[in-house]
Amino acid sequence: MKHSADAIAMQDIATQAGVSKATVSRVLNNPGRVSLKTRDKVLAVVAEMGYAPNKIASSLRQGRSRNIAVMLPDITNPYFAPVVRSIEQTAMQRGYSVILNDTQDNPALEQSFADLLHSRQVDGIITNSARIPVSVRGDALPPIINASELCDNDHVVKVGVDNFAIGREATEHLIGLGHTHIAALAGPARLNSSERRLQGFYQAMQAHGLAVAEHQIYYGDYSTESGVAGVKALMQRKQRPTAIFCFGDLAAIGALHALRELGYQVPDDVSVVSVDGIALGAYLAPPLTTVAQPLALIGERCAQLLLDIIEGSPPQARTHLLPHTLIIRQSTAPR
Amino acid sequence: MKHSADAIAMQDIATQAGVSKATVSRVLNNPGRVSLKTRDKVLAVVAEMGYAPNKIASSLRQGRSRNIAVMLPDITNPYFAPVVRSIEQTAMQRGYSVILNDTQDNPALEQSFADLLHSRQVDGIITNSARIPVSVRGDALPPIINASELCDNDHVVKVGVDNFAIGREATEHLIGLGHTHIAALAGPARLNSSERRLQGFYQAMQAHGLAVAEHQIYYGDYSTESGVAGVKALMQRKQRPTAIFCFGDLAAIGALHALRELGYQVPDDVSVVSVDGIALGAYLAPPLTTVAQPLALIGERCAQLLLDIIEGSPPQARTHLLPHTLIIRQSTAPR
DNA sequence: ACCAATAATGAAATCGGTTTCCAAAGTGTT
DNA sequence: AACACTTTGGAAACCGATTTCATTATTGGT
Repeated sequence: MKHSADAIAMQDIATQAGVSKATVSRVLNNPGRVSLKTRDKVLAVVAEMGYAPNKIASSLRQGRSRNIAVMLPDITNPYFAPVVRSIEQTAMQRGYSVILNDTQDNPALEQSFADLLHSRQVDGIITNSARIPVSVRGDALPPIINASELCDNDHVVKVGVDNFAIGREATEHLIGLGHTHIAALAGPARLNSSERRLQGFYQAMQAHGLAVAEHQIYYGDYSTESGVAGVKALMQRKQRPTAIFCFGDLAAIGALHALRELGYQVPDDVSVVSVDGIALGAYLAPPLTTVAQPLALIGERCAQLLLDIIEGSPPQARTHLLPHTLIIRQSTAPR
Repeated sequence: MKHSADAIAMQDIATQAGVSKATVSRVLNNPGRVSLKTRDKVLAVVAEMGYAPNKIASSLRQGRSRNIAVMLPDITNPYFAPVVRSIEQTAMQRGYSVILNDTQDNPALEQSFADLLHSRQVDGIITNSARIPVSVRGDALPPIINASELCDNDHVVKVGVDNFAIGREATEHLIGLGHTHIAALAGPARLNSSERRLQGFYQAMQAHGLAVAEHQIYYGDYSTESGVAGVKALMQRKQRPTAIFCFGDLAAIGALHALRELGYQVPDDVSVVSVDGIALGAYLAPPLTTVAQPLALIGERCAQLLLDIIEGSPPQARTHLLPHTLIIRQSTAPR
């Protein structure tokens, strides 16, 4: 007697329907090549027995897993949630699943995750870190999309925003409001995103004849805690700023909190502008003025590009910059 | 001439090392059963050629994918980020990868994701929804952990918190502060978590001789927006509450925002207590008093239990309730 | 009604590992 | 030196699909 605990396989369907495995496979993947009569017969048996093809076997034969990996430094940052959701939606629509990896910004973890690619567990990777963890063999780069935090490898396809313009526009918003003492609560100096925003900041300041001294810059790490620490540092330096440009919404949340604790009113005493456009920004006290990134669009674009590469139609363009928007709410006010 | 574009396979290693595939496989998975000499030889070749076994092939033969799926209704809710991170960490430590699925609370998506299990793409599922999407065949339930939002299937292993106690303790905190007009900004009535918290709320109120009228309850959906809407509704009913018990931090953020807009001071005019303990709570204005759930612990426990089940050691206990903590910050004050 | 062209199907090879089964080699005991 | 027992390693089966190749059935044209 047969042990019914075993999952049913394609052969069982074939036997039951009186056809061969090959035909069952064709019915499922290439219905056009099978006569209507046998097709109906097979489909009936499939439905009746509740059969679903073993995707692992299919992957092995076809040489691709139909999985992609998403690497990010910290899933706890609200910035990533909409991006990931959008990646996952797009991937699912195109028949792929998403494997998630929070690397905690740890190079070792990033490397171990790249092994997923090497071991054929995923067909491609979307990484939100500037450390591209795969060695380039010759000129054949494996399918990788570099998002958010862009690396300087010219061969890698990148999706992101124009951080220089963002830095400039945020700063100009403050300058337009009459501020002249503006501090920057930056991200890690080694990160491209922070560096570019800082350059935009400098450029805007200089364009308006405003000097920038080193003590106006605080280098944090985009975290809420660093926002708190940054404000505490910046506000006790001589020449207190009347406006602070935070390089991320999470840091801005910390900044708002610290300013409140120190007894400053936002925006009356100090204006705060930031970058990212996380949903919560609208509900802060005061609602946050921020340069919003098109998070869902970034995720979708990443997924589309990656799947295009995987499926053999690499994009013409290397770098894809998506539009940002300054959202003016109540954390900034005229000086 | 051989096309070097093909990935190297185990046979290549075997040939190069002068042994058989079987031996290479043993070296990699069962080193004890191979002599030191050949082991070293094989490992040297593996390292030299940069070989990594094809995990798909391995999965096929072994009948398990070493992937697990995490289903959640909305990855955008900060509640889930620490849970997911913790699941992923634990899974990785035990050699599994995590496939993520944001179902947007859509039953169809939840079902299609359950197909991952059926098609052997994952070995188990952690679902944060009360809709268990797999039909129970006989008494052999597939590996599923039900977290956060608990279903009423007695056979499913569940990980969560004691929502009744949470509801009671949050309410008692308010009562202890002298409040008597307390409103509840609940979640969807159909959700077990909301229902239990509401029961706890009623129980605490009754225990202190406080009547609860229907107009003191607002049924939202745990979202920020519903927090806003809830406050607007509750505050214009006769007998305005002096305290609001929000059933989730996200809703509380909306509530805080709406109260501010309506001109109420928190906690002077209205106290707000909520549930979840997301990291941001500490940085709100005012910092949020909340009953914190052990998010990382929940994630870890889910993963451990699921992997235990998958690997053949199902837990004795069906339901795993983890400890919550009332964190008193500044959104609640004596009446 | 016959032949060529086309459609429909099946048998078997294949993807790349793991595992079973067996043979060969080594070890130890008396 | 003979025998039992343990290590070590290889050949081949196997996991469950897809795909190639060959064969058989249909169809259409004249």
